[in-house]
Amino acid sequence: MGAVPVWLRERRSGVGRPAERSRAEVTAAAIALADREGLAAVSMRRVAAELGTGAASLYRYVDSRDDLLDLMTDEVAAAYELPPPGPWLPGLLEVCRQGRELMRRHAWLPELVLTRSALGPHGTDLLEQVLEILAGHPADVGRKLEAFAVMNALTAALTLSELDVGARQRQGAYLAHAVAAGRHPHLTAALTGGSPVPAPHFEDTISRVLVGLLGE
Amino acid sequence: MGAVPVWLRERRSGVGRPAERSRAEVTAAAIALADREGLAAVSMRRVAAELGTGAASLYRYVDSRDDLLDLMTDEVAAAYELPPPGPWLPGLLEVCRQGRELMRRHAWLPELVLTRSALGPHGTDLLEQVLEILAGHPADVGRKLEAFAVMNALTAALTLSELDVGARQRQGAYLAHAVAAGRHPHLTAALTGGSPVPAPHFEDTISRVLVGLLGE
DNA sequence: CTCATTCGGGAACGGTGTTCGCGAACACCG
DNA sequence: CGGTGTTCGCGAACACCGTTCCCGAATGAG
Repeated sequence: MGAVPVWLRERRSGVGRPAERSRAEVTAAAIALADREGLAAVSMRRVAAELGTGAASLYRYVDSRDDLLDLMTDEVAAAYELPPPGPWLPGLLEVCRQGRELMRRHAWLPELVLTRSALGPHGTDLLEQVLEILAGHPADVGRKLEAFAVMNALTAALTLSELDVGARQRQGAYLAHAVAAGRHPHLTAALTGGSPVPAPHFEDTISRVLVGLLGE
Repeated sequence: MGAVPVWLRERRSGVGRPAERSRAEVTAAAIALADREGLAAVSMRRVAAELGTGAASLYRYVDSRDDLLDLMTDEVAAAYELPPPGPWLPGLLEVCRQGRELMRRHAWLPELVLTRSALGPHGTDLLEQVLEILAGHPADVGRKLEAFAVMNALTAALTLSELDVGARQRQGAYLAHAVAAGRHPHLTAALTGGSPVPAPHFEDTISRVLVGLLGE
């Protein structure tokens, strides 16, 4: 054990006292809690309380908190409704659009996707679909797998900065200070040039990146 | 306060007992500790012990642990040695190449860059340089700023997965299982097709993404 | 009914970030 | 020199945290 992911350490069954809950129930409770109060609130004690049980009991279903986080991520990935076959670019864009939607619905997701890229059953299904969308594409396997990774990471990173208004405010505060200090001419020109900075749209950005990666 | 970043909450001075340490010293101790034992080891108590002092003392230099993490990130960004003026693509590639090198030297950096994108003085200098490199480029300001964000996020994400061998192993273990189960034809074809999957190189990937984003 | 086996979970261990408050150390002022 | 205002250092405490131990309870099999 150690190099073996959560999903392979399934519950054996048969003899003994039957469990009162399931891994899915624990995962759902954790997701509900994270949706309501953020990732930081997902502690073993809080999740257990959500289920009306004790913290130690959770370790019957999960080896560690990190395992639970992986389960949460993969569980959400079950909600992808994959697009019908068609040209690859619109197909991948739709996947990204849905990913962004999932992350907006679960504001804790981007952080998990970025810091622990764990492929569970649903994540694997998604990868399979992406490979199917790219089936006719001439790029080699390595590049396709990389496109998948870049898609996910970029969607998460862009959605995260989109959601984290606190960070944007602090950033703005410091940039304003830097401009006022006067030692950053290009930055000053960029930030004071006429209208408020036009923000590129998510789909446009992802689209350009994908085209750059996989060709027209 | 709250929307005001660490760097603007500078130490006022003059009267009173002089401080025995400096913010820079605290930051350096935290970086040394993180380099040696990882980000998880950077607790207020451990950093304080590194300096031979008590945990509570650190709060004279920093408002919270998160502030300290931001200081660490920005401090490392001081090490960029910016390329001489020239065509924009090689210039940006050099910036990314150096970013990757910094992240390999400080394995805790990618996580911080991905989850808390805080621009401090050195990060702002870097942004200024990137804007200078792009000074002659016809793209509008929004797209240039976005290119900066994408560059950073992608460099961090790629370097992180490069460094995190544990995750790659677990991933491999589960993918092997999925292939064995037989319900993922494209995935199976991709993973069993001839030689080991050819991994695209970092600079090539970043280059394609930048060209997609900013044009040839 | 016995028994191996599993589950539930209170209690405890060794951590964590942060706050409180007090004594000490200094710069300035009279 | 003696206050005095102000800051610094930091032990102690608070409210948590993840995880492990261990024992009693529950169960299905024989």
